[in-house]
Amino acid sequence: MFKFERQYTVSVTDPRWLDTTEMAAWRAFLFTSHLLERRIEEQLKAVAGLTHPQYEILVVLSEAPGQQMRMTELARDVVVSKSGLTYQVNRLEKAGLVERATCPSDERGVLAVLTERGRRCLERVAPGHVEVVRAYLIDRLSRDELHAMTSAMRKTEEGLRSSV
Amino acid sequence: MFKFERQYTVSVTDPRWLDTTEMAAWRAFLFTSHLLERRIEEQLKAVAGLTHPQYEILVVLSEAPGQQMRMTELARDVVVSKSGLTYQVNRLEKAGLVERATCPSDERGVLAVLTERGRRCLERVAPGHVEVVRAYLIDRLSRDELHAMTSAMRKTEEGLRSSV
DNA sequence: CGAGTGTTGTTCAGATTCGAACGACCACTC
DNA sequence: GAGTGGTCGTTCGAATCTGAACAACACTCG
Repeated sequence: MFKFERQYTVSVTDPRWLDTTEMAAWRAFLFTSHLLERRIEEQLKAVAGLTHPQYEILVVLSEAPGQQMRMTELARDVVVSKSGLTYQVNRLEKAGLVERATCPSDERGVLAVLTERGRRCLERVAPGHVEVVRAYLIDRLSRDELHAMTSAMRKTEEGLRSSV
Repeated sequence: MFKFERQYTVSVTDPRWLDTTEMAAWRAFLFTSHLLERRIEEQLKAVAGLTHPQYEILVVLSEAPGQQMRMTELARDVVVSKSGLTYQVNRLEKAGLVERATCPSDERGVLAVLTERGRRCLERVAPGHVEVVRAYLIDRLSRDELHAMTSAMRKTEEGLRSSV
């Protein structure tokens, strides 16, 4: 709760507003991330009937050793609540793209496993998705911008990780 | 529909995968934007009972001439569907932070107007919100990174705007 | 003018999300 | 080896979001 106290005192004594540059950066980030999210969602829905979270689950699983991962870890990687992941894995299970397996080392644990069908689905869908990411973000950026953005995002990610 | 045709041909003939740098940039962007979104949502809910979209509506209205704006334009600026905006404006109206007014120039139109109470609510909440944006994003970035990010986001925004 | 076309905002049904509460299990201590 | 605090995944209720359908109005062009 430290951060809230700090915010409070700051807000009372000295609200450090964003200057023009900072505001522009924040607004651009916010606006673009939401807009891009919508576009991605739209494209995935159109070509595969998948939501973006569902697609991300498939991607993360496909990169995991054995194409499987514990629910909690998966939820962290996809940035979704535990209950949200349960819901989506249920969906994906019904679609036959993912299966559940009991975790050998932990009786409480559940492993989400990418099925063969899931792997093929991902293979089919990924190129089109990547193309969208390219068309609107990656291909528009210089190498310097790419590095700067990565560095910036990493720093933020670090702060958000450590404080949660 | 040009873009889908293009994606299709590309996906069949030559899926241009992301290299390590590009993938890192995209992953970092995706992960961080979702994580930051969650943090912001959490903070706004805690101190004001507002969702992030609701807060954004107040901000955009407060910056508009006469603290009022047409529904469609507002929906574009906040990046939310028309029906989503209707829902949120209803909520904000119940809370007394926003009012609806008939549009003088267009009988179909509806103006969302920030109330005095809405203005005070925003004044009260904004510093804490800005502090979160600072703490996790703005203050962690160098001036160069800030500019690079803004430039990158603007380019993407431009593409997304023009194609919709 | 008047038909045709497009826009505006709302309603509706359905899907998705979250947090809180829960039962089950793990790890550690005495 | 029972107790205790913590973790795991699910369930549940409530809130939110979207796209499609709709009615009302605006605009264009013959």
